[in-house]
Amino acid sequence: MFIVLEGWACRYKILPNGARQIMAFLMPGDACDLHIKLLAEMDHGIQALTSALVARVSQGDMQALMQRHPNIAAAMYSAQLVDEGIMRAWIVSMGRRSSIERVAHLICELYLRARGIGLTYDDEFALPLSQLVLADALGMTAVHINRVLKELRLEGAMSLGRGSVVICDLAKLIQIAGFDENYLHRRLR
Amino acid sequence: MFIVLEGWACRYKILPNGARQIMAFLMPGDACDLHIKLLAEMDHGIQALTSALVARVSQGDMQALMQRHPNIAAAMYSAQLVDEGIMRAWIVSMGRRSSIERVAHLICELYLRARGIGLTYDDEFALPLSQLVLADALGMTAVHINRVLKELRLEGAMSLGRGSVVICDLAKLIQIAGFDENYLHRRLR
DNA sequence: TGGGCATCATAACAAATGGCAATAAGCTCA
DNA sequence: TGAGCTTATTGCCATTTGTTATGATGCCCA
Repeated sequence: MFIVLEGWACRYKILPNGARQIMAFLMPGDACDLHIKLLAEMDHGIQALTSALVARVSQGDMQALMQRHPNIAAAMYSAQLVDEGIMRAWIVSMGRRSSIERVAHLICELYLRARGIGLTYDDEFALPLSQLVLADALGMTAVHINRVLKELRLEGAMSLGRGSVVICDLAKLIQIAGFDENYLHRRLR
Repeated sequence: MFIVLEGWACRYKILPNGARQIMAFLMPGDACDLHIKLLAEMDHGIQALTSALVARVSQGDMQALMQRHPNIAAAMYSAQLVDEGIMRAWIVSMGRRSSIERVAHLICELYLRARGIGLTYDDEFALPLSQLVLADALGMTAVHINRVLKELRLEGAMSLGRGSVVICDLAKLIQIAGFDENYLHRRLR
């Protein structure tokens, strides 16, 4: 089992036609591969998106830790629930939100997650992901996400540039996204 | 905690604009609401799609059962992994598959799951879901799914009518879908 | 320092999908 | 059985998004 300590990673799948879909972003504090051993075969990959620092915890150590400290076990379980909630939110985004709503929603999610781990400075946070990566996460093309980012900038909601996001008007961004923060189990403001 | 014994249900979310997105289908044998108590608030709903028979198991009974029978605990855990795999597959479908590929992929998934619980007859199985429901699961409109179903019928891959699906050419359906069965932990054929 | 890359930005056009409308078909219930 | 409803089917047009191409910008490293 692995835990990201610094940097960004993602879960992704490459389809037969070569397209990539990113299914999750992993930020510092996120764990992955809990289940690799149990899966007959892994149907997707995990990849670092920046240089990253990762901790490896053996299955045995993990189990011992969780038995000795029930609150750690509870935290792992809770993190698991949050991850599922995020996946469900992504399904909703992909299915029923327009491209601008999708982008806004993802930025809301990432901003909150970054804030939860102390990675924001006021209304700004580092987002070292290329537009291509964002496109592959949101099920759109790099060209189109560029159009959408321009629109969000012109509307004064947010702007992304040189590896960091500035949230210009959080309320507007939330409203565009139709963002409902409950699923992250964290509070906005 | 609830277990579906007969019929179909779904997890869904209604967005501010009134659109519905279905995030999962629940078939006989599927459990849900394991986590309702732990979530501050539920950010989505669960709904029966046909008349259904459901068993309720109290949290206490469940824990006792899982402690007494580790193989049941393992089965629950494994089912959980499959559910996550399905969610990831849905994200991939919504993000990077065309509408016809998405429909084919969902039908492959449902056919396999139905077969796993003995609900198929040869290459046919009951699918008592309206095209509107399928559309809300696949992130498309009912009109468009109708066009796609017609195309799949004309191609001789499958046909859906009167509440049941006939798989005319499984290999072709799998090929259209780009279906990779690993994630269900079951084998095709 | 400057060549070579990756990324970003934008335009013009093409394709996929949505929206609306009209009709047909099937189902439920009095 | 037939009225009234939901669901399915189809056509036409609008909109969103993808595709391809081109140039600009910035960055890394020889």
